[in-house]
Amino acid sequence: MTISTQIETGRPLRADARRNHERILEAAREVFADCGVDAQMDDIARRACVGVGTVYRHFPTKEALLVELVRQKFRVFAAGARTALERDGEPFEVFADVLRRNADVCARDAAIQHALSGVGEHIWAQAQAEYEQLNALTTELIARAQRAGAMRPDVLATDIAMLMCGVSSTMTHNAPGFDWHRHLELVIDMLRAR
Amino acid sequence: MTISTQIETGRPLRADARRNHERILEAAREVFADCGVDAQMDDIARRACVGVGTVYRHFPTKEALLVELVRQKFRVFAAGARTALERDGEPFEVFADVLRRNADVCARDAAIQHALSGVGEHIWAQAQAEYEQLNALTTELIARAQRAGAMRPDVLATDIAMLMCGVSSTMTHNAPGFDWHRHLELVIDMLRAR
DNA sequence: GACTATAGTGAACTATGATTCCGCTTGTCA
DNA sequence: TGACAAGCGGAATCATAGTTCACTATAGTC
Repeated sequence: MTISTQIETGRPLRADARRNHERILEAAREVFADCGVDAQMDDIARRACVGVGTVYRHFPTKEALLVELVRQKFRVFAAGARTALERDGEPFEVFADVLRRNADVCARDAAIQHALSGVGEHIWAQAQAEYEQLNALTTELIARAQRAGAMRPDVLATDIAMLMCGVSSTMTHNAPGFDWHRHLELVIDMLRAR
Repeated sequence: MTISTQIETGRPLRADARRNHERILEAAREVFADCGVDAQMDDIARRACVGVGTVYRHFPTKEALLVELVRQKFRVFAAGARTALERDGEPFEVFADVLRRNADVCARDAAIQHALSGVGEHIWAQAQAEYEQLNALTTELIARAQRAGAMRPDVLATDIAMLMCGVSSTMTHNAPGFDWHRHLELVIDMLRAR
């Protein structure tokens, strides 16, 4: 029985288990960032100073671990969007800042890059709930900017998601002249109302 | 010694070898399209009605096979761009049609999708020459549209490449509401001069 | 301090799929 | 048509990396 199943049954985790759970997630983030998504479970275990068995006690498969990381990241994005909605300021600029911040996060996280690049569909699929939450918030941010007349009226939240998939997928291959910072600014500007 | 090395030495291929070379590429295209890039070499061999050994005689590794497919596709794109440059008509529309046509090709080719999604960097890297050729032609197409005042003046060829990476990467994951046709039209429209 | 359920360990197991290799077949050419 | 180099076939091999499991350690509790 993995610990995640146990969490669902409600029994509280032992202190060391709670500590390791965090440690493993943290290690996974780091290792994936360094070696990409096909980093090995053994590496993650080593980095977390834990046996592989322990990793498997907490996450039944490598994919489950990846999914958890992606979920967390979507939650981070959602939190950023919520903060932005509370802030006042020119709605389009607020929105643009959210995009910039999210792109920066993606640049440092191979797990999310993998989910966004077409290859990780099934992972994305398992983060549905979090994605939809994020999508709702994005819709709201967009609506504001559109109401203010600052954003093209035909942009949907899915367009933003798809554009970010693109930006993120160009981060990993460094073909000559590929500068995602510059490209992102172009994309942002293209979203402005004419 | 693989046949590709032999081609380099100049000796002509035996008739059956020439036939099989084509057959294998064709089969690879089909199998990759059906099963994605992690289709198996055995499957490709079977589809080509050939032993695995033969596949390996023609392409030393699976990656080499993938690279060849990507190269070919870049050449197809380049050919399309050349035709477009000869056509007369409103330059922006000519350009937009090239994008639409290329996107359609991508939608049916897992190898190119893989290369474009960040995961296949190294494959992309081995198709440098073809990519650069394509890039030069894209630059010319863009320049025309910009001279005609129909396209944003700050768009570079790499932006187009990056946008297409994005569109292509969204083709594979079918998250709810992801409609790449619609999205592509938005992207095209965003490229118009204001 | 003893007891026990919970958690951790890592060597061994397994599955998968790429690649090799060698005996056999076939195109080519004199 | 015979010789032989070029090609082919596919079972066997190898490598990789995810996953398991029998055993040990330890947090929590009385």
